[in-house]
Amino acid sequence: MRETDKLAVLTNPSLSEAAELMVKAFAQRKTLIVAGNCRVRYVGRANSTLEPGERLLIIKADGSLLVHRPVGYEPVNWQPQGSVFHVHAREGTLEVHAVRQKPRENVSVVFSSVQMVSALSLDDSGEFLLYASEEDMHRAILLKPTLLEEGFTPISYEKKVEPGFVDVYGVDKAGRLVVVEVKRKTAGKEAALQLAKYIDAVKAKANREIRGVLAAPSLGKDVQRLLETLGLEFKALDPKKCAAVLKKAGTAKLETFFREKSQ
Amino acid sequence: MRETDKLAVLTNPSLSEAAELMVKAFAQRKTLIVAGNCRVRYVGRANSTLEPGERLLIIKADGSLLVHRPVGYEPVNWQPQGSVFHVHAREGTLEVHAVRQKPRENVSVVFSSVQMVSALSLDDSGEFLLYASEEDMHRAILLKPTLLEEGFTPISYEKKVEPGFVDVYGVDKAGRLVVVEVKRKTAGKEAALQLAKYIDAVKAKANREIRGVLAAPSLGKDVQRLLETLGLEFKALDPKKCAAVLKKAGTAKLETFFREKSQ
DNA sequence: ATATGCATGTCGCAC
DNA sequence: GTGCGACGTGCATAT
Repeated sequence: MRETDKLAVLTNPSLSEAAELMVKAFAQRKTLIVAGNCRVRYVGRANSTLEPGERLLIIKADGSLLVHRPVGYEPVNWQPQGSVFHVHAREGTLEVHAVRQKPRENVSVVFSSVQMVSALSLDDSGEFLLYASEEDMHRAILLKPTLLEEGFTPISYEKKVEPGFVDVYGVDKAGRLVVVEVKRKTAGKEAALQLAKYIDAVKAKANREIRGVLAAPSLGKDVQRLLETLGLEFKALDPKKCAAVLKKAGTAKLETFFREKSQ
Repeated sequence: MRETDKLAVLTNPSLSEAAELMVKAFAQRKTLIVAGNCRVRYVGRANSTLEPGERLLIIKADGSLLVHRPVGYEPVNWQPQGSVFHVHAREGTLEVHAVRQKPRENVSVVFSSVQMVSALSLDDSGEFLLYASEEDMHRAILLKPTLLEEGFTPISYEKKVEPGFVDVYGVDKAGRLVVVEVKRKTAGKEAALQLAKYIDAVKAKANREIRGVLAAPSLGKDVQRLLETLGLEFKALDPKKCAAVLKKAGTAKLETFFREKSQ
C-alpha cells in the first residue's frame, strides 16, 4: 500500500482492509474505485440482478455510484448524486449499499474478492463548454436571421403557444408569420407533426397566413413528403455552422442581445 | 509498482511510464483507469472543451472511453464501443486520442500529470436481468389479460400498423377491437397522442368500433382531460405487478407461450 | 414538487 | 444502413 495525501491504493487487499479504506475515503470525500468480483442487486422503479463477475465500482464524493462491466459505454447499475452509502465487511463478503430517496431505490454491491481499491483526491474546477446544441441554433437564428432566409425578422423565441413552445417565431419578407421548429439532428416525422400542431395552434389565434419551417441539418426518410402534405417547408441548418456564428459574436454581447430580444 | 497477471498499478508515474503501461494494457485487452490532471477536447456531432482539472479516464477493452469528473453520475466526455485509440507521450504531456467512425468523432485527453494508472484484467460473464420493463408489461398482459380488463382477449403483440407499432392489440368482451398503448411510467401527452395516431391508423383499415386504452401506472397533469377529448381510456397498470405475474409463471413456459401467441 | 423537452443521448430491433 | 421507440434514461428549466 502506497499512500500520500492525494492517493491511497490497495492491491489484492483483504475484504476488511478494503472496507477500512472505503470508509476512510467517504469521510475524506474522496473518489473511490473498487475492482473486484461482485454480485449486484437493484430494487427501485424496476429491479435487476447481476450474477457474480469482475467489475469496476466507482463512488464519487457527491454520492453517485457506477458499476461498470468490462465492456460497454453504459454502467450496468448506478445511482445518481445524493445517494447514501453503507459499507459492511462480513464473513467472506464486502457489501456496499447505496440508497436514494425519491424515488426510493437501492443498489447493493456484494464483493467476494477485491483486486484493487483506490481512494483519490480529485481537484477539478475546469470549465466545460459545449457547442452546437439546439439552443445554440435558436440563438444563431436570432442573431443572424438570414441563416433561416433572406428578409426573416424574428419576433420571439421559445414562445408558449399551447401545447408547448414554438422554437422561433417571426415574420418573413412578405409579412407572413413564420413558425420555426429547430432540430439539431436529422428531423423525423415527429418533428414535422409537432410543427404542424403548433401551426394549428397559432392559426387559431392569429387569423392570417402562416408558414411553417422545419430547420434541421437533414430530413428523415419520408419526411419531405410528409412536409409537403402538411404544407410545411424545410430549411437546411447545420448546428456546427450556428455555433460558429455565435462564436464570432462575443458571449457578453450575446447575453445582452438575448435579454433584449427574448421577451 | 506492483504487478501480477491480473493487475498492474502505477502511482505517481512519469508520463512516459504511464504511456508504456497504457500501450501494454491495450495489447492485452485490459481495462485501463487513469487518474490525473487533463484537458479534454471533443469534436464530432457537437464540440466541447474541458479546461484542465483532475479526472478519471476509463478505457475498456471493447474500445469505449469515459472521462469522469469528481462529481456527477454522467461522464463529461465519452466515446462508445469500437473507438480506436492512440497514445503519445510528448514533452510534458500524455495524449490519448479516441476516434470513432460513423459518425466521425474525436475525443482527445491530454494529461499534464498522472496520479495513478491501473490496468485490470476483468473476467465477467455474469448474467444481467432486468425486471419490470415495458416489455414485461406487454408480456404480462398477454399472459393474464384480466390485468387489462375482464373479458379481454389479446390478438397480437407489437403489431405494425404504420406508422410504428401497436403495443398490444385485442378484442374486448363485447367484440370491439382494443388498441393498447403501454407505458412503464407516468404517461404524458405524447403517450395519448401516440395512441390516438394508432387508433386512426387501425380505424382506416378495420371498419368497426375501436377502443383505445392507455395502460400506465399513472397519468400526467392534463392527460386525463386529453384522453377524454380523444375518446380514449386509461387503465392503471403497475410494472412491478406485471413483473411479479411473469415471475410466477416459468421462463421456459413463457417463451413457448409467446412463440405461439405473438404471430 | 411536477411537467416538459433536449441529449455528442445510447441501445436494440426490424425493415 | 435507416428508422423508430424504450430507457431504472439523466438533466435543466419553467410553472
